[in-house]
Amino acid sequence: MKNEKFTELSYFFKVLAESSRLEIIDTLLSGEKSVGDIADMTDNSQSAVSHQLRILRDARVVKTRKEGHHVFYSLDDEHVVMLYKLGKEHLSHD
Amino acid sequence: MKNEKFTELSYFFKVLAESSRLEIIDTLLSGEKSVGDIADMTDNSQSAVSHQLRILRDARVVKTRKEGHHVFYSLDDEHVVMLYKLGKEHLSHD
DNA sequence: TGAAAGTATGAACACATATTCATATAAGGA
DNA sequence: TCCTTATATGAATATGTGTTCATACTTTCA
Repeated sequence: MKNEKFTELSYFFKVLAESSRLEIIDTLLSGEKSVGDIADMTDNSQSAVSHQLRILRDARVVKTRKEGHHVFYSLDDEHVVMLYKLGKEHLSHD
Repeated sequence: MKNEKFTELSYFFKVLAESSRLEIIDTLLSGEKSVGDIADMTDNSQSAVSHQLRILRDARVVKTRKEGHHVFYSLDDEHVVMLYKLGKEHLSHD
């Protein structure tokens, strides 16, 4: 394939390029949450949230911590927070 | 609709989330180029490039300047450059 | 061990979009 | 004005992916 050089980066941006995932990221800005909490707070099904969390986790956007039969998700690093904020900046400065 | 709050931001990231458009952005890091130049340098058809440039322009990622029957495209602002570089950083760290 | 709660996952459907192909528009030169 | 070059665009096809639904897995507690 031709665009191999950009495939990885494009995949990473794709991960950020979905409302449902941005909503999850936004929710996690205030700290770690369980899957059920995220589903409730974003008014999405548990299944849909779990599918999206897997994608976010594979892209190292979020990380997990297990406790009992809960799994807590949190943002993995500062890059994501900066990207999220830079994206919003770009939109606001018309 | 529910995720309205994140629709705009997700759309902006979608614009960055395609190999062909990242390749165009990469090409423009070294300065403005005509549509034909971009098509040649990226080995894509004129039509495909033009379609992608329209999307990039609508998202204010690139801007245009006309001269004769050439149209020169260049990056619109620094946010995009920073997003592009932050994205690459995220991939390389670990 | 059995039941319940929390989470993960596979398949299928619905929808969005990138590229191609053909053609249209715009501008410069003969 | 006619032709050529450069760019834009509409329609159609092909491909990727988010959500739902049903179900499996995992851990805790009785």
